[in-house]
Amino acid sequence: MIEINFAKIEKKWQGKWEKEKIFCTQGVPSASGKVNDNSKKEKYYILEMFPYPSASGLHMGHALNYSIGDVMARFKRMNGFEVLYPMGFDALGLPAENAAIKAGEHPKPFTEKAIKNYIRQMKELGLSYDWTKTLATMYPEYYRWNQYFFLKFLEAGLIYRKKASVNWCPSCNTIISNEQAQGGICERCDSKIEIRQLEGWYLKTTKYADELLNGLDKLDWPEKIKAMQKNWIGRSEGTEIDFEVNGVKWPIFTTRPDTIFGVTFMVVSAQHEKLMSIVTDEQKKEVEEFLKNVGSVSEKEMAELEKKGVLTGSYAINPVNGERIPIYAGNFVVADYGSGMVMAVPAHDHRDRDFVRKYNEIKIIEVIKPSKKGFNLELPKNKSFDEGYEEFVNNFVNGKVDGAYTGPGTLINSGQFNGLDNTKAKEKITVWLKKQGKARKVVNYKLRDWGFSRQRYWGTPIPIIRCEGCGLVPVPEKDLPVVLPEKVKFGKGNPLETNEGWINVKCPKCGGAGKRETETMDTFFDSSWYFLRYPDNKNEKKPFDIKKIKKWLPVDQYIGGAEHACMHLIYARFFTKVLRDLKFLDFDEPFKVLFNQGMLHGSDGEKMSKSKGNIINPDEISKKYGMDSARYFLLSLAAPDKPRDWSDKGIQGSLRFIKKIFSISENIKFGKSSEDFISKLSSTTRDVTEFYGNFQYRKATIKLKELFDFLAEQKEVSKEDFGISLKLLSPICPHIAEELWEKLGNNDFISLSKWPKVEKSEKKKEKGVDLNSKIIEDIKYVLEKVGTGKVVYLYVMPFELGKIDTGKIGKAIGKEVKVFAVNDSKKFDPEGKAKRAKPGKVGIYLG
RNA sequence: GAGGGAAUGCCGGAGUGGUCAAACGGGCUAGGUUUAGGACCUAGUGGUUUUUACCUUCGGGGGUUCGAAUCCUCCUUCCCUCACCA
Repeated sequence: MIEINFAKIEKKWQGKWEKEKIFCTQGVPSASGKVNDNSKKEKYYILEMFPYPSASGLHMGHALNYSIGDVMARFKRMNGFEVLYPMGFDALGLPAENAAIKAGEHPKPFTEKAIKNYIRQMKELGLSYDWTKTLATMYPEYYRWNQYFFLKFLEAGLIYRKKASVNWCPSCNTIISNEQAQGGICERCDSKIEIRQLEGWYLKTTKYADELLNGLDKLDWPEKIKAMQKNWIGRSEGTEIDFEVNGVKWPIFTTRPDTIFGVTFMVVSAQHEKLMSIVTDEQKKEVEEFLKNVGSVSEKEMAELEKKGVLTGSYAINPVNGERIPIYAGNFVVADYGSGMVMAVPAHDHRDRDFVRKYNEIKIIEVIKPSKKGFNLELPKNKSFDEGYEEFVNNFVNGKVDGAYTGPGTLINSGQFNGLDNTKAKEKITVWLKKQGKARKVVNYKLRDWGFSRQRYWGTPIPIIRCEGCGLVPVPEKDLPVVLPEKVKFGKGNPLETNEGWINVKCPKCGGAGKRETETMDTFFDSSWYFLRYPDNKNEKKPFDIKKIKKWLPVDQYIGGAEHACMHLIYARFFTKVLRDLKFLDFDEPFKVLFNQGMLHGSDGEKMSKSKGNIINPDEISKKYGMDSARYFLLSLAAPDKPRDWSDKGIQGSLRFIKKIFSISENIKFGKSSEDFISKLSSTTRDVTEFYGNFQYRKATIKLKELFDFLAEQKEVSKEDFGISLKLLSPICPHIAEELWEKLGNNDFISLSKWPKVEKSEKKKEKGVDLNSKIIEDIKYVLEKVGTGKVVYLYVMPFELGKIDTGKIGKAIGKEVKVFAVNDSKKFDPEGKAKRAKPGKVGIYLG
């Protein structure tokens, strides 16, 4: 049995690739002085979402992700494209800061070590990145442009400050993320979280909500991701109705203006900034007590909470009938959606009804009589629909049903609108109120403005100086970058506040004493434009040169996980649109095509994670089986967009396959290929080319397997054809393909060789000739069994109709022959013999 | 609650109107080879059997069609994402 020294082969080729700079775009000289001439090629920009460099290094899941992109990059390169395939690191961020502190190190060297390790591992995976184009967000050379864009956005009025609710830990004296504040308890010190209103920096993402939504239609993205973004942006059309609260107008957003006569109470969000202003003195104590127990600001937490509320003591006036409606403060209303207060209709909304069950002093008014059509509740099973329906409606309008009806119906108890269909009533009531100036049609979005400031150290400093006289003063462009100071103390609060020397600066406006903003940017700011930086990653004058952007952008193929559907992918689209409006770019969508890879699970079928101990380390796998076996195995497991389980046994099969290829190359006689092999090779080339092109790698591995199995049976094969077979294999198994390519006597790189030509369809040999003689045989058989008839009726597949030669058949059997297509409605077929017909076999009736 | 996806042998999964169900891999069984193990090679792996054949089967029910794993419809189960957005 062959023993292959994978480590040696892999090292050899990885070294050669790097030395000769063969994966670099135009203009990068290699060790031997050669420069790739790509000047006449079409560009192809392929990109994987850049990783956050974790100290534990890459695991097999990363290997899968990057192999998916690498295969495409290699395939495109061989197909004559100038490929830009870069890799960088999302180096800043909370996880790195926390991990470093835990390890007792400063985040900078800590992250640098991790990056170094990532790069080593990526090279060992055989990934064909252009390392001359790399970047890491932790260096001022990169993040100064975050600051630059911040200033530009600020100038354009897209950045502002506002107060928002945050989780505050009184003992740690800092803001806590939702993840760390589960159950309203601080993860670090177990003290109770308070909700505080704090000011922060916001980007007006909502300004682009409509465009972000509409732009989705143009994108070649998985439908799933588009749907997720659509939900996230969450456009909903409704009516804004003014209720009077303490003599002040308070607009309320609703999608159900048709139920306005059924409003029996209002609920204002417990997190609403104006809440205390409407709380009466008698209720103050109770509300304060209530607020203490609301828990965290996490919406997930909110969703799990029991609906609770407390009276504020204030009343709202219903504009349609002047009724006084009590206002509650509730834990289930979202503060920054609509106006933070909702009108509650317990008869026709589940949430409102749930609330009422606990506070039974609230009355319920039914204002919609359910209609039969579209009735959306379950009726008793032992009754007919009509009976059950009658009974339900009777009970419902009389207030005897404990539940909300949310389906369609006609209005009752609604003044002059009684008897109207409720969908029509929405419009009519809105118009009626609009005439009185009390309502208007509005569009609301779930998408919020993006709060991007963090009270953390390991991020881009926000370039602002606070001056007592001048207020918030932007750092002038010429003073950028504001470099993150290295000397800080980690522990309580924001580390940046511990470096006095850094904080105290002169105000750029008045020259007086100023202090630096100590908040840093969310790392999603970094990742919102990094794809624009790769093509011009060393530019010290500008974030990027427009000529290079014009050549390379937008990204032709973006690859990454579905977990980024709502955050990163929306922010990146938002940035692109803003930069377009600020005349930095002339396109408005960054990623034309998006591919979501599936997740790699451990052999236990669970998500790979340290705590489960099911992480597969590529270093070990490479040692045992060779990187190419691993790549082949990962890609052969399932379609790339489906999840798959790692299996130690499974990879053995791939190793066997690789060994087989080696043994073929050693044992086969080079000479002339057989006809069969030439035909097999050409059909494989056709299929594999198609499969690589649309990410159906799994199918490509199957075809390759068939090809080499077939090759193993051949007595001899031409060197050229063996070379072609290797080319087809090379995107998945680049190292061994290079090795065997060289053994074949080539002295160039298979990675840069031309992709084999696809022969146009050599369809299977025509069967038409055989069909007629087969029919004759069948007819003779039937004649013998059944007896005689004057006319022979044949029923054939529609697509075979043209192949039937009635003259020839008639002559052979000496009878009249009539042919019908099996789907011919006018055919003569008294015994249903058409059913007997199959492709290649006719139905026969003797009449 | 909303949206998306899925259900095929022992397992992972091909097949998305006919000529073709179960490719390809794993596992298992038998045989060969081997000092042994591993590796490798061959055959088998829904049922019947007269084995170049016939039947059964693609989560369940109904439908469209000459013909359905494939299209439509209802149901069941599972996975993912978002989730009290008024």
